[in-house]
Amino acid sequence: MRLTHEQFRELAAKHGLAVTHQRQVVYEAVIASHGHYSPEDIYAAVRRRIPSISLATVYNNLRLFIECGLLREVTPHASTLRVDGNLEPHHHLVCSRCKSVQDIEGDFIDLKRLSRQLPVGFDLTQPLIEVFGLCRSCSAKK
Amino acid sequence: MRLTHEQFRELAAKHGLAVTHQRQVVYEAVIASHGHYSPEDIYAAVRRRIPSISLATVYNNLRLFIECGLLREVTPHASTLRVDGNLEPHHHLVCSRCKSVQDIEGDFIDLKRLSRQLPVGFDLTQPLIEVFGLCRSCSAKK
DNA sequence: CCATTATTTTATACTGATTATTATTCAATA
DNA sequence: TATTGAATAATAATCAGTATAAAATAATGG
Repeated sequence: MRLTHEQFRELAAKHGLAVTHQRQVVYEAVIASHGHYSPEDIYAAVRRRIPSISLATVYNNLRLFIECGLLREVTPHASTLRVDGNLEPHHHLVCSRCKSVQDIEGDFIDLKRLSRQLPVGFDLTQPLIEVFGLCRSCSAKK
Repeated sequence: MRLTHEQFRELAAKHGLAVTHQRQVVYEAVIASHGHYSPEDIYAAVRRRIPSISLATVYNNLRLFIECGLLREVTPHASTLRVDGNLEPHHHLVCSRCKSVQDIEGDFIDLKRLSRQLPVGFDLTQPLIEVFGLCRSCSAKK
């Protein structure tokens, strides 16, 4: 999937972003990668079309795209290790803004339906779930 | 909550770990922190009881505890940024071992129950869910 | 309880991911 | 087309985490 210059121009305008060649190519590389690749991977892909591009530009634009909601982050936790000593079954509420984690109880997963959707071989020993959103103080600020 | 030496000795024996003072104090610091603190935070807490402890020891023991299942990791993604250009509503299956992410469709969340459990002020604009387990190839290896 | 062996700890160097800085280039707008 | 503010490139700096090797400590068998 390759966007025309016009299509990307519209997309950028909608989100208040300047249209640059680098920006378009980075965005297209993410879309073409079909999700879940690292900035280094995307950098490598983009360099095939813009050999002079800088890794920092890739990072800058990925951050920007995430902030405007053009992309969604798949690694939405704090950037450092966190551990939990509570081994009782429970789930987590994670704030997409401040990365705070709180526990949530309750039986809101339909395990039967979930199992039906699981790909073959996926081992769901203990269905640990994380739900993302905005915590109280972050949604107040917004 | 402070474990007696005896209690910790049992816990360690059960998981095949040698009993050291450092190990006990690190574990207790995690439990006392009631989850969700960073290794640096835990290091700071432990230093109040063992000023000579090394940060590497904290990391070593946290990793070890996670591996034996004494603690659970709350940041279970790849250590680098991942983004997703698919903005359609969908959820993720994450492999706790290799950190791979795959999409999963389906309506397996009981939103009514979930909302009932949400703390006041938590903004669940788009209920994005991640389900953790072992992917096919990792569960085969095990 | 003592000696031996395996594991753990410490100190420090190192790697890899990401961000900051700054000079230069480019896009938007009049 | 000229101006101005934003974006890019190059590179240095930072930060989290890991590797290494020597010293200390725990487990084990007598």
